[in-house]
Amino acid sequence: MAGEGGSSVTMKTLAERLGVSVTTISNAYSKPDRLSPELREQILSEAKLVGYCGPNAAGRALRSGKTDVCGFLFGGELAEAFADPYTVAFLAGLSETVERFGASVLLLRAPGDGEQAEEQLLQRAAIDAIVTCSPSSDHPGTRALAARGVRVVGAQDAESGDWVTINDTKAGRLVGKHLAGLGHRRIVVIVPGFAPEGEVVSLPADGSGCSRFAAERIRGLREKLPDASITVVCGGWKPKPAGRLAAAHVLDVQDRPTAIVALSDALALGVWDAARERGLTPGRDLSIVGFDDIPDAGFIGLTTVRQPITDKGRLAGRLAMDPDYPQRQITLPIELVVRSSTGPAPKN
Amino acid sequence: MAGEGGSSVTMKTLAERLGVSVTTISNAYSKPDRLSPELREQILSEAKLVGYCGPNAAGRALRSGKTDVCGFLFGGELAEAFADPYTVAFLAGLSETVERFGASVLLLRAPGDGEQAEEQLLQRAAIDAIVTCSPSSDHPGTRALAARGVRVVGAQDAESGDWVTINDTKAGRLVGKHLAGLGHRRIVVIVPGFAPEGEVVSLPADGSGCSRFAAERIRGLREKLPDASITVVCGGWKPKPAGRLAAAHVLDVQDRPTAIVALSDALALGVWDAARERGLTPGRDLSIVGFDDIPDAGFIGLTTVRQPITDKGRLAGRLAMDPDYPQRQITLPIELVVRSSTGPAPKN
DNA sequence: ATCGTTCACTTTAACGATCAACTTCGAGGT
DNA sequence: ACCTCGAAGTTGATCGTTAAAGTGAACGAT
Repeated sequence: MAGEGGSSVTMKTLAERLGVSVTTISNAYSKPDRLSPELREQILSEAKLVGYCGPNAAGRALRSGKTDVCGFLFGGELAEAFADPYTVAFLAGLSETVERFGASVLLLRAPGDGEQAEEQLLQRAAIDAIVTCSPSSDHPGTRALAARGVRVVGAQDAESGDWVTINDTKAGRLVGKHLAGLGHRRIVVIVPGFAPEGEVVSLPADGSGCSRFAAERIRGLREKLPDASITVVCGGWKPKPAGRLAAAHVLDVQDRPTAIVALSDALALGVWDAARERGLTPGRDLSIVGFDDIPDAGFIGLTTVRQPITDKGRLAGRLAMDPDYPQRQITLPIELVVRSSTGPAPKN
Repeated sequence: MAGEGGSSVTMKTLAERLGVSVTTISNAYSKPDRLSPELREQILSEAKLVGYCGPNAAGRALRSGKTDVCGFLFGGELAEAFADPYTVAFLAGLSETVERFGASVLLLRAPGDGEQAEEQLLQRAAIDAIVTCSPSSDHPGTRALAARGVRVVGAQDAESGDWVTINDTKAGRLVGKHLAGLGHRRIVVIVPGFAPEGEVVSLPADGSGCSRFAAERIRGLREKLPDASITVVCGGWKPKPAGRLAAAHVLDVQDRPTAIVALSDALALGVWDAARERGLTPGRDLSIVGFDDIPDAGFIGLTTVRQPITDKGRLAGRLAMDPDYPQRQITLPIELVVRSSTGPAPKN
């Protein structure tokens, strides 16, 4: 009937058929109280008849500057985002709120250095606001967005602007205190980050060279473990393999650590595998601690620092969609959940 | 420096500052070979200087009709999509491919009957293509999109157009044959679908009243179990609770079934819980079968019909982004994975 | 009778970019 | 000297919508 490929029924079509102005058609959709109910009804039924399905998004966005889309920025391939339970839980909360505000979520990838194509994709995104999940909200691409008038909400590592985070130093302290109490003195911290494929990189133990949140957790940890030997290593971005690789690297030496602190549960899962592969029982031969408290953590008995992940997503969505929400910088509560993966340091 | 809230540096700004035409600026971004490299360099550096960050998405989309966005349509609240491992795995594949085509994924919710607001959101979405995950691609909203020129790819229950699916009848047969061989004759099928909150609905055993894919699986099942008593029930959309509720309903009667077939692993997980709550050991006292083979299925030992979920997402993305891909209707291979959740029917 | 208002629309002018069709200029072939 | 051709730009129209300002009629208040 109507169109075949790309039908071009526009407001103009309707306006001509009904003998009214285009603005009136527009109002029928966007400002129903500006025209008589009868006319509006007539317009809507004519629309159905000719197969007009509402204002064109591009035209609307161009003129009004609103897109009803909230971006979600992830610092890696999107496929990885879905492989990470933390991110999935966050997205659940985010999309719930965004949906409630009558908007949709656009998944975007943060461009790495020199990734032209990705950079363009991010800059060209038609969005009203963006929530940055793993990369810092001080990322250069993000700055450009902010300059363009896009509201930016950081959900990790934000230094300025709007954010929803946890107190990472405190999180580190919780773990430090717990491990100190169990007598651990040889500790390895595994952080997410860049490492050449298949290699493990050692980093300064003061947390420099790590992302901000990592540095703060390490700081908190060291505060409560002043006389412990703490090493920081990194096995890459992809959490589970990175955790496994890094753990393998530090477990296959003479003075192996008595505890491994992985900066996310997803990393810790990889550590877990590495431990089991070596016949080490978590909690007895090797203590393992994670962060986040993803569902699997409870399942396998991983000691971790819980944060309300889905709530974080919900709040981030709120800040993104509602410019009038009063509290623009939110710190969420955290809590140490002790399970079977930690125990007294084995004597050697 | 440049703008404060919504800076308005456009191509025109650049054109005037450099004394060239707007089209040339446009070409510098979209068609680099249409101008001299030197001029292009000059334009890009001036852009950086004044804080111009690439063509505005809305303007571009309006004029060219391209958005570089692929929609993902889910038939329920998006938060639920993230709670369902099947959907998450599918999204991982989808976004991987879409990303490779230089586009992004927009998460959309399929409007239910009479959901005005949602309907508008879907119709107004600025997308080039859309992949329909749980709702049928014959959904009314989807038809409207197709009329607008949006490429539609069905990833379940598609009857026409482009799709990527499995052979659901065959899937049903695989399960039917397996259960027949184990001597099961009293079987309950749990389907996803609408049920009043907290209630369990009985449906015709021929699969009518179910979604298409469910009807076909039931058909295949019955084919291999001609003399069995098969009952079909539904406990709602939210998989795990629905499975638990429906299973509870059919397990608390005198002649309880010896096998429960849940049409997704997520549903089966709920059945599992219901069984354990009643002291029934899956595989001994009650056989449980799922579909999909999500990661947790392997973990707990659920017998299921495996389908390559992530590949399905990848292919759906391919069809959505590449109109020239020759094969437009793809049936993926499936395979019965027998684990410990099924066993011989207990004699009674 | 006059004024101010409200109602229900219309008119005009963008929003930012891209496309199709031209121009200009110099190089190369015959 | 004449014609063709490609490279490198330009011009003008247009995509579909909405904001802002304007029109004319009806109505109540003064």
